[in-house]
Amino acid sequence: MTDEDAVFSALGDPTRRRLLDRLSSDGPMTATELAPDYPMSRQAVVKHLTTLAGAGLLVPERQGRDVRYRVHAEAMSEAAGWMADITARWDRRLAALDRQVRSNPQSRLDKGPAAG
Amino acid sequence: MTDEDAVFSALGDPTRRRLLDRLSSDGPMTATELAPDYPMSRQAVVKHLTTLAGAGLLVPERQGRDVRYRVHAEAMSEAAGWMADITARWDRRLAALDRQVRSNPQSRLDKGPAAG
DNA sequence: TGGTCGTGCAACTATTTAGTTGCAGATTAC
DNA sequence: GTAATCTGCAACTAAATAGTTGCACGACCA
Repeated sequence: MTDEDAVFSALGDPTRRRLLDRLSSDGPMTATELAPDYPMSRQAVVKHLTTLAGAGLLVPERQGRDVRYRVHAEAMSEAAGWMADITARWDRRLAALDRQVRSNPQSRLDKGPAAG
Repeated sequence: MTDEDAVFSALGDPTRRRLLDRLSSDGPMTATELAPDYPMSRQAVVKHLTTLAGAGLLVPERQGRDVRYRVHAEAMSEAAGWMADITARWDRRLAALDRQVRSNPQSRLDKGPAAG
């Protein structure tokens, strides 16, 4: 399923965006491996990874006593789809707005229903 | 300039995404006009609008005693650009990951440096 | 079997954030 | 001029979040 709110909220934190970037470029890693590169404890990193996993963006994979977090391709694609969608919607609306302003430059300065 | 952190953080809140959607579809509005449609006070809405404006996504425009918040096309395009960028990056990495997994299906289950 | 290492749980603190209310000051309308 | 209406500031509360530490349990290795 992957819930839009959870995804955008997860993406709202800069540390989590960095983590996601890292894992999508370097492949699956454990919290213990990641932690030294961040100015926080392993547990703090674990919490961020758990949040990302909760949003469906990562999948924890157990290997013996280790747990590697892997980017979840499907969820990432879905999230990317939302972003593209939102972007397109903005573009359309902005284009419409632009046309509107060009064709009637005064309209935005109107103060009332043309009281004449 | 418009700072990426501020934008993603602003987008992290569902109320703010709704506000942005609304303003980009219905055009500029005041906090007082918007507030009745949200389960919160005018002041709470003002705070959200201020946050969005702080991220550069909205521009407040004074008209007499009213202040209408207008979607800031340029900043929105820039943000859309980031999103498209991130999306593309994910896509590339995910594609690479996919290729890797297909060409060497065992690799992710390997537990050591290929002792065999 | 005992030592080492990694994960996971829990309790706790501090900061940020979402929300509230009350009120002052400016502007418009009558 | 006065009343109504809107913004903007400030103080405050409550809840969520980012971070910490300590410890127990399970897995690996010698």
